[in-house]
Formats: sequence, structure tokens, C-alpha cells
Amino acid sequence: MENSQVPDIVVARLPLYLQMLKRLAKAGEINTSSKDLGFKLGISAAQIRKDLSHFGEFGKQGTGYSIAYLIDCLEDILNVNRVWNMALVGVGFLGHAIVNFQGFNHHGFEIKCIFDADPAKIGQSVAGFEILDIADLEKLIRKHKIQVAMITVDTEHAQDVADKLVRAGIQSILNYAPVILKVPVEIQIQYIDPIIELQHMTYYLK
Amino acid sequence: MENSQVPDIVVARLPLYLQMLKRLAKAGEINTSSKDLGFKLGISAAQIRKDLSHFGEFGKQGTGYSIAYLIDCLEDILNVNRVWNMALVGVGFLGHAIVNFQGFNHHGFEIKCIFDADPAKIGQSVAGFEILDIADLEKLIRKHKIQVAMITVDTEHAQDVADKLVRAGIQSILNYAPVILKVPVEIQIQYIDPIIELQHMTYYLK
DNA sequence: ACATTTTTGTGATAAATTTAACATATGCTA
DNA sequence: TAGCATATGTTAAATTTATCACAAAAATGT
Repeated sequence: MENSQVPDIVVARLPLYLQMLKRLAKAGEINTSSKDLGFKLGISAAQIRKDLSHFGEFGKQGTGYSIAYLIDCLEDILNVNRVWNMALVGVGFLGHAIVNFQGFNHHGFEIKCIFDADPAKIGQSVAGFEILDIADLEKLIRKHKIQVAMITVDTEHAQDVADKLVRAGIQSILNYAPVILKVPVEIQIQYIDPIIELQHMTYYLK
Repeated sequence: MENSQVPDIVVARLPLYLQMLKRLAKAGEINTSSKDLGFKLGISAAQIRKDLSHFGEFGKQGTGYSIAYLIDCLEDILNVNRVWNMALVGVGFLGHAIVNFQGFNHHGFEIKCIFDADPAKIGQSVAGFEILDIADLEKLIRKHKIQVAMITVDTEHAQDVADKLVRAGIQSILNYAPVILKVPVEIQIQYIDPIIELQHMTYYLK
């Protein structure tokens, strides 16, 4: 995954910083500090400063950080100061919920196409999107210059879909199916799996 | 989070091992090895052996692991050889999708109650569950001996709901709202946030 | 003006995590 | 039965990650 100098574990924390900064900005805050941010995120101040130091100097001694400026810098670093086109594959209950979720648009992730394999679903409309035939996936992914895809199909079909997406030239995949997928190393992939998170927590219970 | 001897990062990998083992069992496989498992999960064989060694000896030299036996052992370790009662708070599109998801039941997580604050929703039925008034949350959580909760409300209400759940004696929380919550250290909490995962990936793109 | 407080960015240090290597045990083959 | 191949569990080494501590800079107060 990592080919740069910056450890992936550091990169993984940046979106959390950005989330909190945006929340503070929304609340009308102007400045913050590594101490303040760290307290609010449950992370040490030193770690936040160290993490940011991989990318430059964004603060001022004695004063801390301008929230607006740090947001800009983090958005640059994370490449989210632009719009990313997305596709969703699998329009079941979960796909339905995701298509109706407005949060993606607000963060520069724009759903362009939604696909399903079920002839009964193809052609129907969900939240203003026509459900497209997965047979046309490769063609449409290229046509709409889609870089990111979400997989919300059954476990059994997830690898097939991933293979199709890779062939279509997709760059990153957010997989909701509870299965580890095999994709080329240059493809970014992340997993969302509530069962995994629940089992992680129950280890500590009783 | 961690109060035991075993690093949390090790605990976090166990559910992945369990997921793959169950998949192999379903496919009719009888035995596996750290090498085989590692290849399938994209993890080194040494790490899998090291991780398991924190909990005991589950394999046999020269042969590897019995899949069925290792599944049993991991389920014991993760405390998932029992049923955990769950509540869901917030029946929007996402809550709706989760209530209709059968995967929880198949892994011993049983949704018992679903709550919302919207008078228009309270009393309605979703997938056989009556939407309950969040005003009755504390009473019903105790009555149904619910240990785990999922938060699927708006960002603005998530902390309030978490506070209510903690007062009701919940032990762990799976939070889908895009906000870091403040809960007592003895409460287990995990986050599911697709925006965070997407921003993590876009760092590596173009 | 000057001492005090705050806070950054960073080099040094400590801690945590992963990888490597190997003695030991098991099964298979001839 | 002996020899070979396989694979575990574990100790030691290497690597990665987090923490500490402090000089330097900025703001504040007297």
C-alpha cells in the first residue's frame, strides 16, 4: 500500500484530524492547538504534531493552528480538494441506504452510476439514479471517468465484481462485503464490516 | 481499551482469521496452515502464528490447524460462542438497511430493539421490529439485557444517544455517525465511517 | 522592556510490533 | 525404519511507531 515516505498509519489518522477540524470550524472556532485537538480526539498532542510534521509546518509557536488553514492543507494532502466520481455496485438494502446518504457529496465524493445484476432491478430508479446493468459496468466506468467504487453485493459475488472493476480501470474500492478481496497492489482497497468490529469489541466484554 | 496482556492490534486481527476460517469450512476444507491462511489474508505466516501464540497452542507441527477446532477456539477467545443482544438507535435509511441485514443473526448478534426520536416513526414497523420511543431507551435496554448498541442517528445527536446508552448500562457501541464520541474508558467503542476510509485511499491516488 | 506562558517542530529515546530463524514434532515415502 | 518434507511455537533481531524533552518563537502581562 505505502510507496511514499509517510507511514500508512499516519495517513490513516489525517482524515480524523480533518473531520474534527471541520466540526470545530462549523462551530465557529478559529484556532486550535495540538493539545486541544488531541484531547478532543483522544490522541496525544505529540503524535498530532509528529504526524503533521511529515508534510510541513502548519502551525505557529505560542499560538497553535489556524483551523481554516489546516483544513485546507489536510485537504490538499489527502487529495480531497476536488471531486471524485464514484460507482456503487449492488443495490440491495445497503446500497439503497448509501445512495440516499448525502454525506458523500458534501465531502467531494459524487456517485455517478449504480449497478445491479438483477433484471428485475435494472431500469428502476433509486434516489434519482437509474439502476444500470452490471454487464455495462466497464463501458460506463470508463465513460464517466469513475475512479472509486463501492461494493455492496453478496459475499459470493464480491470478488467477481472487484475483478470487473479492476479491468474497468478503477483506482480504489470500498468493500462492504464481508470478504477479503484479491486485487493488484496498485489498487487501493478498504473494508467496512460491522461483524469484524463487533467481534473485536466482544473480546473485551465480561 | 486494552487492559489485558494481548495487544489490541492482535485482537483486531482475530475476527479476520475467523472470517476466513469460516469461509474455508463452508467450502468443505478440513485443514489449513499459517502459510495458507496468511496467503489468503495477505498477512505473513509468522504473524498469524505469533498472534495465535498469545492464546495457546492450536496447531500441530507438520500438519497445521484443524479448521473446525481453530474456529471453536477463536470463537471462545472472542466471546462469540453465545448470543449478544443488540439495540439500534436511529431508523433512517442506514438503520433500515441494518435492521434488514441478516448477517448479524448468523454471527450471534441479535437485534432486540430499535429506537427513534421521531414521533412520525415511533410505532411503525420495520422488518418485523416496532420502532420504539427513544424516551424509553434506558428502561428497555435494561429489560432486554442488551449489551451492544449501534448508533445510526445524525451527527448532531450521536453524543446524546451515546450518553443515554452509557447511562442504560450498555457495554459496547458501534457508531456509524461521523463523529468521535466521548465515552467512559470501560465502554468499548468502534467506528464505521466510509468518508474516513475514502479519504484514506485518495491520499494514494494520482 | 522584560519576564512568563504557551505552543510548535524535532532529534533522541523508549516502546511496540513485525520479521526472521530455528529447534522440535508430525506425517509420508521408500 | 530411516530419511525427507512440512509446519508449529518461540526466542532473538530488526523494524516501526509513539513518547519525551527541549530549543525557538510568539503572545501576554506587569
